[in-house]
Formats: sequence, C-alpha cells, structure tokens
Amino acid sequence: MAFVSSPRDEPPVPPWSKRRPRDSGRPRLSRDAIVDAALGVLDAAGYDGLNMRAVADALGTGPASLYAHVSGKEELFGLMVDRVAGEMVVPDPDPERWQEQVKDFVRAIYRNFLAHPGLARANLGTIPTGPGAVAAMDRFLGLLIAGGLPERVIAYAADILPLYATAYAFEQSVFAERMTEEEGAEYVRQIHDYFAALPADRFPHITSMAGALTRDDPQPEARFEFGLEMLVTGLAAQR
Amino acid sequence: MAFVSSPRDEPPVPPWSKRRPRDSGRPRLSRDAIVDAALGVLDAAGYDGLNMRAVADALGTGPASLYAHVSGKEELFGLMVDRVAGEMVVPDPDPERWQEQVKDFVRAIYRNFLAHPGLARANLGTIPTGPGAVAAMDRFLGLLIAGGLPERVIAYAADILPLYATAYAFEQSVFAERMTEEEGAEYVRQIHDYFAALPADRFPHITSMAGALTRDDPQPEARFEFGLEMLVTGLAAQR
DNA sequence: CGTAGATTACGAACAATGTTCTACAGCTAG
DNA sequence: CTAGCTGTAGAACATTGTTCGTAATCTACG
Repeated sequence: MAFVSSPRDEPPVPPWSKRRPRDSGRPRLSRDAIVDAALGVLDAAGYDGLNMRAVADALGTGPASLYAHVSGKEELFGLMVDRVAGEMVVPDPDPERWQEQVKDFVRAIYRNFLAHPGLARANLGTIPTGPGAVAAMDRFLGLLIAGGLPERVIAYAADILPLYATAYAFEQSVFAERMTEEEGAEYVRQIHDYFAALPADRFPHITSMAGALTRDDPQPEARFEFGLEMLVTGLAAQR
Repeated sequence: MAFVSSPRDEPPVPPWSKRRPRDSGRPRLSRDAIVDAALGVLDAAGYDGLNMRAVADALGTGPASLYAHVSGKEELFGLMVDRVAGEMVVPDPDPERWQEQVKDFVRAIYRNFLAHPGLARANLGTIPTGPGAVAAMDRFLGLLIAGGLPERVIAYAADILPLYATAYAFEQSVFAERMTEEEGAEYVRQIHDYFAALPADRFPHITSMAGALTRDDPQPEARFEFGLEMLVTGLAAQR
C-alpha cells in the first residue's frame, strides 16, 4: 500500500493502462480513465493541445461525456496534478542526510513537472489537497522534521520549496513548448547579441555581462541547482 | 531621465491619462493608449476579464482596431509587463547595504505584480527584453555587483530572484482573483480542518502540524519575507 | 488646391474551445 | 416486465482570439 493516491493496485509508472476502454465491449468511462487520457494528451500535444475535445477523442467519445465524471477542466487539472504527485517516491528520513533528501524531493517535483509540460501551470495557485499530494507532502514534512528545524520554519519551507520547483518547471516548459532545442539556443544567441549591442553608457552592466547572463541557458539544470542550493543553505541557517 | 521605458514625460503613476482619445475630436489609437487601457481593464476586471474586446471597449472601438498596433494578446501582455517594469525605481548601489537593497528590489517586483493581478502570469516564461525591463535589470545588476559577488553568481541570482517574486505574486493573485479576503480566510480554515481530520496513522506530520501549516496564510507577506531571507542568505554565502 | 496612394479604423465573420441542453440507451429494483 | 436512474453523446450556445474586406482619414506630391 505504498501509493495512496490511486484506487488501483497496478504499478504506478505507466498511466496508459486503460486508455481505451472502448476496445473491449463496454464503453464505460471513469475518472481514472479520463485522467489517464488527459495525461496522455498533455504529453503528446502539450498544454495548448490539451482540451476537452482532445481528451474525449482519445477515449473515443464526445466532450459532453466527460462532464458526468469531472466538473470541468479545472477539476481535471487538479486530478492530473494529484495523480503525478501520488507517483512520487519519498524516502524514509535520514537525519544525517536531511539536506540532500530535501534537495532530492525538490528535484523530483521539478522533473515530474518537466515530464508533463503544462502541469506546473495547473499547480501554481492551488493548495493541492488530493490524496496523492497530501501523501507526498506528509512524507516531505518528515524529511524537514528530521532536519531539526523549528515548526514555523518547516511550515514556510514546505510551501516555498515546492513553489520554487513548480515555478522553475513552468518557466522551462513554456520554452520547451514554444520552440525546439535548436530554436531555443538560437533565441538565446539573439538575446545575447541584443544585450551586447545595447548602448553601453545607459546599460553598462547588461552589456558587460551579456555573456554571463546568457551563456548557461543551454544547461538550465545548473541554474536550478544553484537556486536550490541558495534555498537549502538559507534553510539550514535557521536551525 | 529617470524613466527610460516610456516615451512620455508625464509622471508614471496614473495610467489613465489618455484612456479615451475619442473624447477629443480624433479617434487616434496608439500602442501606449492600448497598453494604458489594458492595464486599466486588468486592474478593474482581473486576468479573466482582460480580453481584446474589453480593451477595445475601454477605448471606444472594436477589437479589430487593436491589431493594427499590437500583433496579438501575447505581445500586448509583454508590453504591459514592460510598462510596469519601467516604472520601477531602483536606487544607486550602496555596497554597505547591498543585501537590503536587493531585498527591496525583489519586494518591489512582488508588489508591482500584486498591484496588477495576472501580470505575473504573463511574465513567467518570458525573457523580458523591452526597454523598461532592460533598464530595471541593469540597475538591479548594479546592486548585485556592489555586493561583491562573482559574475556567475550574479547571473544566476538575477534570474532566480525575480522568478521567486513573480511566482509568489502569481500564486497570491490567483487567490485574490478567485475569492475575497473573507472567503480566503474561510477556505484556509477549511483546509486546516481537513488536514486535522486526516487519519493520523497515515499522515502523522500533516495532522500534527495542521495549525502551523495554515495559520499564517492571512499574512502571506511573512512567508514571502521568509523565502526572500532564505535566498539572500544563501546568496551572501557565495561571496 | 486637389488627387492618388497608403495607412488606419472597424463591423462582420471565422475558428477554437469550455460548457450545457436534451434525448436516448442500458442496467437495476420492484 | 416496467419504472426510474445512471451514464452517454450529438448538437448547440457563449466566449474569445484573430482575420477579412471595406470605408474613412491622412500624407505626399503635382
């Protein structure tokens, strides 16, 4: 019973299991099947390609049928976020390594949202209260408690660290959706040239730092790690 | 020449200056007038109320007229962000107080985005390159340079600190748009009761920390300040 | 001063999308 | 076997971003 989020007992990794219940005789729909299909559409078509008609098509039905199981697109987003959150594996706390464990958890959030582009957008601005998110949150709190932090600090950190991972993943996925890797590199090059070509008397720092400001963008992970390091360092200072 | 962002020499505070050029004889539209009207609509009707028809109505014209000056909604969002960014005032660097100056700048971003709910959403996932944003960024870099940080650290911090302020403001404004202050307090109370009522054997930390996790939500500034403190502390450790 | 060309304005319409209306099919209870 | 309920789905409605085609206005030049 490691995964409380889902009523199914299957291994949690592939969400494509019951994508098309139409194939067997009965055209039965369900919340789980809809969430599965929606995640499939999201992965295949991105945030802009995720609409109720596309989800219904993936299930071989019409958009109206979804509303018998889901109140609307917003609730569907919430269910998708919770499904992904429920698939997170959080280790048992090891007080000796609490900083590394906390970082690993934040990294996992980041990667999960990158894997499903657009989900980060759905998570921002909600307090996730589904079973999957609650389970992950509880185990995350365990890691912070093992770090010996005061309760108020834990409460703040439990909010701010996931926010950082979500915001960063959101920013990344917006770019990943809008352009390919090569186009992104080309875009960064243009930004670099634009910065370098600005009038140096009015923008002395941007022009002189144009290289440093744009060089590492092909490796966004390094920047993410840097911010994570900043946050956890600041957190450890609160003990 | 304090404000490089706008071609106007008026005081930058009230954006309602040329809201209705229809009143005088000539029905002239302009990018600036459209951005002004859009910011007015955004403040009055929120993110969901901001659409091309509403902006056109505020200018006494039809939606098609806007497309002669603005390529679409996305560009309009970018112009709005840049307008607000250009109104930011960044002090001259004082090496003795660099940490406080950096914090003030991040706070200013946060407040600016809170003042115009929904703009944060438009800023996430873009590298702002308009004149207003570039000017603010350059002066921000000056503050970080005065702190004596290495160049690579400055480049990272210049990206992560605004990202934090933007993400936090985005989260806040989503709630502010969806519910009033009292409704928000009621919602937090419900979350608290939900956390406290969870089965304590499966979610031991959430249940025992339900109070701490939800108590301070009426004062989101404290949480914002805490995260800012974490970041700047971690930043200063990199000197 | 007047005309031609270009720019701007904008009503109308198109396409995409979230959602609801309404009718129908199939299962279950009595 | 019938009544009713639940789930299904085609059609349609409302909203919204955007484009088309035409009219109005301005600018440049003779």
